Amino acid sequence: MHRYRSHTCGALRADAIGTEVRLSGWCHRIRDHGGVLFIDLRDHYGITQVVADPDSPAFKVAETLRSEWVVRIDGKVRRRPGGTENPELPTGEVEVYAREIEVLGPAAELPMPVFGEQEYPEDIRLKYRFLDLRRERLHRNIIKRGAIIDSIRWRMKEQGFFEFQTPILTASSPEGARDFLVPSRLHPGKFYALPQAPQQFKQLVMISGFDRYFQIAPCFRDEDARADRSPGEFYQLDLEMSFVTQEDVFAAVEPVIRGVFEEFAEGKPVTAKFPRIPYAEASIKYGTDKPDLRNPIVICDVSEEFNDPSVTFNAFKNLIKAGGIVRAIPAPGAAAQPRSWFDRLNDWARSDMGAAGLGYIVFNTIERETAAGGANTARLGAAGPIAKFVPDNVLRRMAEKAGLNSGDVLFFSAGTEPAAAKLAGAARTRIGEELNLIDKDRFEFCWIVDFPMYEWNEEEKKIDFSHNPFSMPNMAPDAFLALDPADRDSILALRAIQYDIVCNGVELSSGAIRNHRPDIMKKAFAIAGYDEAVLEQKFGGMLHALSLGAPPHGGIAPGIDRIVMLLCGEDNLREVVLFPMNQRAEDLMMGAPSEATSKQLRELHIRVVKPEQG
RNA sequence: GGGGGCGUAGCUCAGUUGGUUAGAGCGCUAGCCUGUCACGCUAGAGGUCGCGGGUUCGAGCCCCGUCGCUCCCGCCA
Repeated sequence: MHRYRSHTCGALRADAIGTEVRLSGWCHRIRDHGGVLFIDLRDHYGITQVVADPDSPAFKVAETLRSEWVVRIDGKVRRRPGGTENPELPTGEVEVYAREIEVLGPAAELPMPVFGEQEYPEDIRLKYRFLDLRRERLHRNIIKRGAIIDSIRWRMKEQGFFEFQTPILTASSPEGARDFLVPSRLHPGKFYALPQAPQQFKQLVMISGFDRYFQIAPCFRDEDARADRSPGEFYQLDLEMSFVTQEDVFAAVEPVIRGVFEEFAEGKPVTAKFPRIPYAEASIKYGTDKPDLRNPIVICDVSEEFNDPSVTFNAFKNLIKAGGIVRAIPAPGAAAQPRSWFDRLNDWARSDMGAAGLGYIVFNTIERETAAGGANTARLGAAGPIAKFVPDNVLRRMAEKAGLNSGDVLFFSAGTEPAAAKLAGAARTRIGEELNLIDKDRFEFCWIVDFPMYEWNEEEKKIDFSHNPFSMPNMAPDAFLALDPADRDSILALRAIQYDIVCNGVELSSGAIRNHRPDIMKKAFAIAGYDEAVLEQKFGGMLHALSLGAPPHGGIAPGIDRIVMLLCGEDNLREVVLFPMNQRAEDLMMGAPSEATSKQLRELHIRVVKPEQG
């Protein structure tokens, strides 16, 4: 018999009754009835009930066992007595009557029990991650993560992609985030950077003629964490294709993503064909470039309506005169909400969003009647602090624009375009949640397309790249090369061939058709105010490669951790990462980061200068 | 860098208007219990109320500061 086990703790069924078996695992739960003692023995595969009574030679040892001790148990499989079967367990028909117990690894008192569904503070969970990982939910998430990555791999390979491994120790890349630096021993004063993404490498793979690249790629960024943004490191499904248009990338990626989601969504519906929403449209309708399409609320612009001469609401009129806008957020059925609900939303807008407020009009009745002549008339009953400043005909226009029904409420977000859109987007999310309009049990995807190539940096009064500087501008090359850098309007109106995949309000990935022409690249950087020397110094190698026969190419890089997070139904990446860091980018279990020894620092030619206290 | 929330037993939490000796459940220790599967029953141990200062006759509770965790903004595909 094997030293540790003949079966796993999830293996035994009725057909094993009568056989001698050997199991090893953790004492999940022990129930001592004095005369008879039950041990739920747990391993990766499941739980099997072990029984010992005073007739068993193992009884004495069994009485000393405690939670989470690791033991080996020899015994005979027997059918549980009638009426004591446990239908909750796959092994619930049988039990093992213990003949011999060997303690393989005793456990001290646990800082955090493994058994049960109790929640624990993050720092304790992270410090004792190995205990947390024994628990069912995290254990299942990590296994699911592996299965998802397997599925992604075969789906990619099936589409003719090859997996490559790119360097971890490399040079700084142009993603725009802060780099993690690694000091060089051989080159005093010089540093490697960990890749923020294998962006340049995958483009070089295309220039090398490999045609279809992918990698489950570790990426490193020294930026502050969020619930959906791991500190330090994360994984991307990084992919790149040669001789492709945006359509080709969509056609390659969408089936992989949809397929993976359908495979692991446990029956929840997945968008059949991802709709494409231009960036500008998403900004108006959803107030964000990562809309949650499970939320049925659609924002509309009502600047024109509020600017109507018959409207006397000057707070908005003045804003519009100063170049601002007004967005309307419909809240279906919200007329039934108490006054305090509206006040709370208004308080939220003021305190959390730093807005002047969230005005609203309650549309109590909107009755459309077809008059004898065939013309539509409608009776309106509107209420709320703003209603009296807006005449009926304008109210009617707003109601129609926003698609309102009787009993709906229209909230208003006013201000500069970005601020008003952002508040409207946040209000849309909040109202959708409060009114319970969001069906959590589905995966709603979309592509966001037509991102602006540049944006105006108000602080520095200059034009910046708005996203990835390596994207191809969506303009005929000759026209682009002829652009006047001073023609700010044309430049800010320019789109890049760049796209995002969004699912349930989570940005899953972003990609682009790359700029593979050095002349266009130089022009693109010149528009953003980089002279050729800077470009040459920072991306000289890349430029050179592009000048020696580069195929048109493009790709995308969906975030693995976020995909797994969505499919596990979690709202924090830590629940799907094996050994995550805390929000301050510390590994509480391993004690990272830690100080280096003076010998290490000497070898690296590094002197540490700590920030002054206070 | 900024804002919000939280911090009381190993863990999850309660703690009234500032008032005697700070409680419960789980866990732990001991005892009892022969069919449980969140077993049950009895008893016990376990506390610098995050830390420091202040107000007060008296502070877990009020004030100031500080530290830690977390969520968000900034930042970041």
